[in-house]
Amino acid sequence: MKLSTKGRYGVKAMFDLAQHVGEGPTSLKSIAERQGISEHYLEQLISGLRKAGLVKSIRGAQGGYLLGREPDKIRIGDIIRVLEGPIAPTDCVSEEAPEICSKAEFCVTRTIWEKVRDSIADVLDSITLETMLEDAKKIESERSLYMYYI
Amino acid sequence: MKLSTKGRYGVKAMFDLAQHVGEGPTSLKSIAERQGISEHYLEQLISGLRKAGLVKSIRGAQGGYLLGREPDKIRIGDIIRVLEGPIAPTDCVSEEAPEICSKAEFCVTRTIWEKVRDSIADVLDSITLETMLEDAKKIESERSLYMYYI
DNA sequence: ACAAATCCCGAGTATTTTTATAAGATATAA
DNA sequence: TTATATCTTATAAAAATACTCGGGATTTGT
Repeated sequence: MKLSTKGRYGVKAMFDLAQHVGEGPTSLKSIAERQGISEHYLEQLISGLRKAGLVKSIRGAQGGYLLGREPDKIRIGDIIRVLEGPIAPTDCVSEEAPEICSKAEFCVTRTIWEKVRDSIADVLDSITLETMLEDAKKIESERSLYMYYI
Repeated sequence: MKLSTKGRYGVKAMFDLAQHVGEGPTSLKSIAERQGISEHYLEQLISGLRKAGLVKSIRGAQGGYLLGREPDKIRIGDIIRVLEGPIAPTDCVSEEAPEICSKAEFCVTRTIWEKVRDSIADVLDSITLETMLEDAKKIESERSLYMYYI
């Protein structure tokens, strides 16, 4: 039940882009450096995000990447689904094209995995990049408040 | 974000044992046959469950396995934790011994994984083998009702 | 006492997934 | 035209997964 680095790196990279909205294209290299991720590896991940329309690319010198839409229109679930595939604790309850199982109607374990799937999807779809930006702002202000009292 | 066969097979096997509570020990072979799992592989999984006290074993001819406690005292989360390890979408938010990360206090992605972890744990800890037995009974009665009207 | 049934344990292996690395092609700004 | 980027495809090491196998220990029934 672990997320792979694809999902984790992908969310980090998308959040990085969100933090630079309005500053023109951000190069992969700078994202990779800030987030501590292999640039070549990130390249593969962002390729999928681009095909899914979550980011836009601008080629050539001074090029880079931009968010495909406003931060409040990009849910973490959207990112995870592109990079890790449909949310599915088991194949038989995959969000898309669940593996057909002849015992599905009687299967009691199946209903458990459905609940797990839905609870994960609910969390991931309730958080957007905008939410993350707000959280980051909150943490930052709390932090400076804390520093003030020391 | 997939459960491995360990978790899935383990829950199946435990549910099978729950369905035979009060009938004396159930052999691994019969569980494996009913659930369509390799016997040797299941042996490895149940060994862990035994060490965790979730099942008791009786050796020798006519031996087999029994639930370690009442079905309503065994949560699906207990089974999953034994077979798949602590619930943790990422190492940095593992239920036990989370990997230390210097950026933890400022990390916004981390709070996402915490929410995911908690939502999974909530679901898995809210369902017991007893719950599953009740669900199975319900499905069975609905099924016979349906058959009646055909 | 013995055979059959059953649990117990450790080692070995094939497959798949993960996590990259690398080389070179293509596009664009300056 | 050169430097800076993205884009594409291929390769591969490392780790995890999902078994498989062989033999030993324990108990029951004959």
